[in-house]
Amino acid sequence: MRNKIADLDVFLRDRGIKASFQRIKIYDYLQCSFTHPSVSMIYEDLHPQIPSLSRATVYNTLNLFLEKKLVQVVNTEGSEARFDLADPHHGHFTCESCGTIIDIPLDKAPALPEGLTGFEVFETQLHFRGKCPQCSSKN
Amino acid sequence: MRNKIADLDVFLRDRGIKASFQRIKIYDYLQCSFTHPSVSMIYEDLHPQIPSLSRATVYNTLNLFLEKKLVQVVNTEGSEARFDLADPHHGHFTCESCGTIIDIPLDKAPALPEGLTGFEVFETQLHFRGKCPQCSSKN
DNA sequence: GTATCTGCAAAACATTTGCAATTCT
DNA sequence: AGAATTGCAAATGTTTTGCAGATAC
Repeated sequence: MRNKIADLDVFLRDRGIKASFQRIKIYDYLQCSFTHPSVSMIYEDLHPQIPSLSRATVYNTLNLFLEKKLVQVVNTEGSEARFDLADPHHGHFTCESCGTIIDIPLDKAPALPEGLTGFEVFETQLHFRGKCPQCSSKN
Repeated sequence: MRNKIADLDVFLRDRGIKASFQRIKIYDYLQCSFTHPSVSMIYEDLHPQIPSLSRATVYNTLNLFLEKKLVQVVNTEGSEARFDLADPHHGHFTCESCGTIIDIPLDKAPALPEGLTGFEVFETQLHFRGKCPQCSSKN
């Protein structure tokens, strides 16, 4: 990686998104975090670095990314939406005890069953809920 | 079916839920509707029949059903949660154009990939997003 | 110079909670 | 009577919007 900022700039522009400083930082945050963050988590973490940042900008940016299919809403338990980069080759597991959201690698993206015709699929999501290994062994 | 109300009464009690009139009506509504309704849809439709019904009761009842794993949150697009009876043998398809949520029958419930150990899975959800056959053919 | 994006504050919604009244056993 | 459930109204929390100022092209 030569210059992360410049690369993200190109990446976003290629997808029809004007690459402002805030947008680059938010995309970069999603790429580097493994927590499937909520708007609040993103705002709280980025605000110290970018004191002028507002929550509205985080909301607007994520909505733009959603529209352009760069990100997905992963989980909505607990009333706050949680986000992740769009990628059909992994699913998610939400632990009901500790609330962690874990990436589940998939060999291949799940597909619609044979015989269903006429559907155009833009996005695929596989989600499990239960107890993660740590919480499961604690009982 | 002999007596739907009486049957639902037994069904709910078997699952540790005291079967009030409101709860039976809400469960029955979910069973009979194919729209994957939101709280508002349930409330608007049931309110004429049960004038005293309050939104809070619909929320409370759905939360109780969620806790007892009788229902699932299917979709959260547009900020309102949409509900369906829990059943791992079907997935969902949300049409981005018309907003309809369509049941997708599955031969078998999706499973965690081999090699992941220690997870307890209580709930599985497979979700597609795109254009349904009708909307797809209109462009 | 025009269009777009940001940040603030206010508005709009969705959901939860506290409490009194009601219902069920 | 005692326990649980309902309905209302108020509170909470999240997300969206309108608009003025700042930025980018």
